[in-house]
Amino acid sequence: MIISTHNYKKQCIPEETVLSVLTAQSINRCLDYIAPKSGILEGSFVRVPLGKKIVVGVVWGQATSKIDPKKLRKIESVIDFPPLKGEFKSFIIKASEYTINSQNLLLKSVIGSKNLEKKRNPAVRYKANKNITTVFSPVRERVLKTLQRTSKISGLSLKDLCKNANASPSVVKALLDLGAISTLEKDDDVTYSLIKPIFSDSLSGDQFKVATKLRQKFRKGEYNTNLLWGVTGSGKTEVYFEVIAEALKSGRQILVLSPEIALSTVSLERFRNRFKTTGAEWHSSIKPSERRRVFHAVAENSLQLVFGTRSAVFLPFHDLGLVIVDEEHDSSFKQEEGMRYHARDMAILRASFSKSMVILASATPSLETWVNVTLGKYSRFDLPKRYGLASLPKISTIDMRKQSMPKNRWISPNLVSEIKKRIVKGEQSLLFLNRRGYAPVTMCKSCGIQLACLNCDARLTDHKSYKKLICHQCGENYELKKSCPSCNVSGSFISLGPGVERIQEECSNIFEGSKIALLSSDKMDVSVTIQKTLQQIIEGDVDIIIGTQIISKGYNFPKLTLVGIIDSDFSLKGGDLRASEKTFQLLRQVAGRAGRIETIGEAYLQTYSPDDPVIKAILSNDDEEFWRLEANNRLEANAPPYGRMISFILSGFQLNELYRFGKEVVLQLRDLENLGVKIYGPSMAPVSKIRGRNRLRILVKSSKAIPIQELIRKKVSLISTPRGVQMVIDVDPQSFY
DNA sequence: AGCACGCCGACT
DNA sequence: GTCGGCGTGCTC
Repeated sequence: MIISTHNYKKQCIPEETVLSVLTAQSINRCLDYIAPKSGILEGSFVRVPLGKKIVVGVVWGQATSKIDPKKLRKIESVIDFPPLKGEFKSFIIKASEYTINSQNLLLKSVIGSKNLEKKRNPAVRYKANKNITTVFSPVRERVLKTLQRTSKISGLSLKDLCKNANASPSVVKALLDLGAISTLEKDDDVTYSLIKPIFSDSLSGDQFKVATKLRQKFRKGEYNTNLLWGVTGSGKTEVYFEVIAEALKSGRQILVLSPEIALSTVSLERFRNRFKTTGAEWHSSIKPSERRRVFHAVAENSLQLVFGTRSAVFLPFHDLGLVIVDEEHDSSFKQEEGMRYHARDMAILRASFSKSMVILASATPSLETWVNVTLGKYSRFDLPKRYGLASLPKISTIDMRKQSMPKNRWISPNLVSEIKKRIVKGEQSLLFLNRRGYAPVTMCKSCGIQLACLNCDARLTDHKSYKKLICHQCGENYELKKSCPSCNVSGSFISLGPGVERIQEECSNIFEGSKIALLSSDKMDVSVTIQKTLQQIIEGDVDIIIGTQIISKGYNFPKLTLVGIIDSDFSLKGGDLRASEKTFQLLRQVAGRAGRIETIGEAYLQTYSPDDPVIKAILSNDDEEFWRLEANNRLEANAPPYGRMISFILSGFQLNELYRFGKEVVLQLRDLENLGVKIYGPSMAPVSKIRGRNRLRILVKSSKAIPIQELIRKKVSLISTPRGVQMVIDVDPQSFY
């Protein structure tokens, strides 16, 4: 499909005019250039001279500055790519205003490094020429025979030809020079196969009702955001698949955002089963050539659906009709490095400009979304019953104060006896602990020091599986020495506290002969290993599953009937404003794993504070009550989502210089206090050092009634950051690193 | 972000 | 005298 150019004349900017170009460089503004003689469309991707380099940019509009036209340079060339639509330009402008990232930086994340590169990637193919009469050497004959045997149209690549004919490339080269064979260039850009709108005929009553309403709403072709709320196993996916089918029918494009690659593959598999074909994927491990193909295909409207992680919100869809944000509450939608943005919020913003429907799917929505529903900004659709199952797992607490625990044991006797029952019955148990490695702290019992990273403000986690001490902040790994680096005493190290590896060790001691699987989100683990372990679990080849956060990501284990939360108090303490929300979501998600199919599962929460409201809300199954309570707390504290928070992270090597600069920034911001804005800091960031760089934080709290982003942007433009100092502004910070 | 310009200290 | 350290500021 090719973009219609019927209004080319109307939009076409006449030659020799001066226009404004947004480059993907770190210059926080547009630059003016002279249009080429052939004319140009607004939104066109162009190459322009900048200094002594040629850089990529987008025609943003008419010239803005009043520079002497004689000094202006000409647009070097127009890139063969559909011009960026006006709605996308509006999206970038609004996203820039909201996130306080420059438009240039946003454009940079749109075009990536090589996405705009020439569309076709011509591959050289070889074929035999006709009427060859000469007799060649045996090797040369083999090459010719091989080519004559294969398809006359497509030819063979050099690699395949050499392999099949058992010849070296030099033989092929010689035949080519003799004119016995010839080459042809073949387009490697295979078009995506058409996805047919297949509707399901096996929906439950609730599923059908919700799906029908959403489909009707979609047909209006308007922007709206909808929360699809369904407990684990209620069949949310099947419902939004119906809306996807509706969107396919309409011919508009679809974007499905998933929090993780692993989940994306699971969804992809389900999608394939349902629609008999698949859309494209977009995430960090997609290869550059495929990336380029997807990028071109979405803009040309020759690709109907993309499954992607957060960066996919920046794809230049030609006609985006539907955006699904699966597991909407998941914190990995928030980019916490470099350019900060929340993919869910960007998706909603994007949709509002392209008249698309947004579906936020979750069993445990974020408080932001819950509040937006109560404010009437989003509509809510509930899937109340578990599909094909009568009841939720039974959840109870284990009061750790009343358990007699031997030293270096973390699984309580009560939990142990429950696990034993499952092993006897051939069922699976899952133990959850959100701490990777063997032990979070390694201490020398002789001098008392705790081993810490040399670059960071973090203790080293002992990873027995790698025989290394790893810093979870920067990833640096260290050998575990025999003797203490501080006091030189040998063999004096003791491990404090549990990590999943230690729980695994404890399990193999207690449950002798049972099969134990460890699922850890360790960055050093290859996803292939995880896939293999998942397969073993599904096949029932595992008795006890031990896992970190990774297991709360929507896997379905049919034989699982027991979930034990090793430490349910982990984030109730500490200064994180979202601690109780996160704990609630996590426990709900994890507890939701148990007994997902036919057996009613049980979940046990090991806790030292069984009377905590969060724990009580989970036990009483009263989600609404929990959210009401939490929303009220936030309202009273004027905290997000009612108030606005913006954090500044300043980082640099020299601490005193950093402090001086931090104070300067605060001084600039100071008069915002007249508007009721509160400014905290500069103070050491919770993680005060990463990769040798010290980190300071300034926190700004404001009412949503004032345009705080605009005010801050103006202030920041007056500040110049010193050499070696980096300042990152994070609107709506999620974690407090 | 790059990259040039330019203003001070150490050298042929 | 000149080579080069890196601080400052511009790029249409």
